[in-house]
Amino acid sequence: MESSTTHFIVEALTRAIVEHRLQPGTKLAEQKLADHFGVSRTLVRQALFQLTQNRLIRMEPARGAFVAAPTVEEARQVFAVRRMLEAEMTRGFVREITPAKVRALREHIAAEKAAEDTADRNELLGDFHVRMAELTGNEVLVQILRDLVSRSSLISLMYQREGAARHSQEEHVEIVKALAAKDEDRAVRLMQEHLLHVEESLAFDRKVPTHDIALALA
Amino acid sequence: MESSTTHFIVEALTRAIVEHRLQPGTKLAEQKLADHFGVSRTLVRQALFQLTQNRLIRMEPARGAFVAAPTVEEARQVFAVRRMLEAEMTRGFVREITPAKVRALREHIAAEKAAEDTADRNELLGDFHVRMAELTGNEVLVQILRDLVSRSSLISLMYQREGAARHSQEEHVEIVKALAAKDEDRAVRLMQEHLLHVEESLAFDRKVPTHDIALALA
DNA sequence: GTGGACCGCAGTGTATACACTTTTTGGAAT
DNA sequence: ATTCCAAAAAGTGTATACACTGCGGTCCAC
Repeated sequence: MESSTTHFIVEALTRAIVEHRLQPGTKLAEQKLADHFGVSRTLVRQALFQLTQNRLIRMEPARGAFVAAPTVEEARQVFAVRRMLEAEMTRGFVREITPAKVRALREHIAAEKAAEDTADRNELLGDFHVRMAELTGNEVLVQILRDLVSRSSLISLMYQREGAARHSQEEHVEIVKALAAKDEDRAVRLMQEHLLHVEESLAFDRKVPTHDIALALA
Repeated sequence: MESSTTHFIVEALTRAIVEHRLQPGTKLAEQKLADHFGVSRTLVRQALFQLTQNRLIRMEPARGAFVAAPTVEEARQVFAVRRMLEAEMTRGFVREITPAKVRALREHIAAEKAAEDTADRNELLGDFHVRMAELTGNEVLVQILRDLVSRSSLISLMYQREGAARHSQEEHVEIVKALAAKDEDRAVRLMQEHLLHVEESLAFDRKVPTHDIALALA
């Protein structure tokens, strides 16, 4: 490795899942993917295994791979970890802030605003958090956060109420303001509240189609 | 999947690496591993790919797999993330503490003490942190922390000074005391300081054999 | 003796083959 | 029409085959 063919397949599937072109529960048949990408099952399987690791898909013995359908419990845990991690990330961010970093975040926010009513919007809202991690220069953090944000995206698809998280964008603006003002405590608090709001905007009580039903509908 | 054969190989290799029976830089030839485990290269490769994901090994195109040799930079980043994550984990731990949890941690500490001069000692010291995560009941957190602790173990092997981290065990005791007293701020501070001490006990300036040199010596 | 091209070996990268399991389908009995 | 069973189809799990790359050694030129 790193056979970049496998990497390509992983990226393609990740995007498809995160951008909701593949619904939770959808079966990912190896041969079909292999045909689609023009490779053998070998490479597809490698890609699927990688996706299993960051929980974007689930594999059942002898049954195959399915786009993950996070449970309520798992969803809560993902957000709990994000709050832990991102609160402290925000604190560290303020402590080593530079004008260039603020500028980068403002640019991202502008992109978010520009994508207001497009399909990319949700993806960009998640990327804001990854972008912050990238600006800290901590690759380990970036990697972890990228996975968590991807999973959050799946969670949103399953549980998000219509029109909820509409305020995410505004909250990003407020957070960046606090960062720019080097108001550490406020920035941290805003970030925590922001993540809480996102979690609260989820309808965990909603009847989610079971795995098999979702499959049947596909 | 989850072909438990692959899982077995992953576990075996992980233990071997974390317990330092396999040195950083060691080449992991696929056929040799396959012979050793009595399976085909297919399963070995699956296992190696998984280990690549949590950075315990590194794979170079057409050259093979090697036990990872974290750089100084990577080491610092791993500890930075651990401080972020574990500080907040500790805070959450205090808020939902129960006598049973305290007991579990005390038992772990007893095990640490019992293994004072054995080879298992370092492993147990790392497990303390994973154990705490497990007691929070957040599986997502457990998974992430397990990976970070594993990587820390590799880092220790490469950079730890002799006799350093001798105080880890005592610091664990102090942390548990603060937890039991529900002294949130103190517990968090102790945990942060503890992780800082561990990082400081590393000799980052030490001349570490480069990857290839280590290979040559093996 | 030293440097460089060439050849062979060992090992990785991908595809394919085959065994086994699950799912689907078709039909017979009720 | 419905249920049940069997057989075929489809799909996964593992092993093997084969092509290709990188490395080491040998031989030759100088």
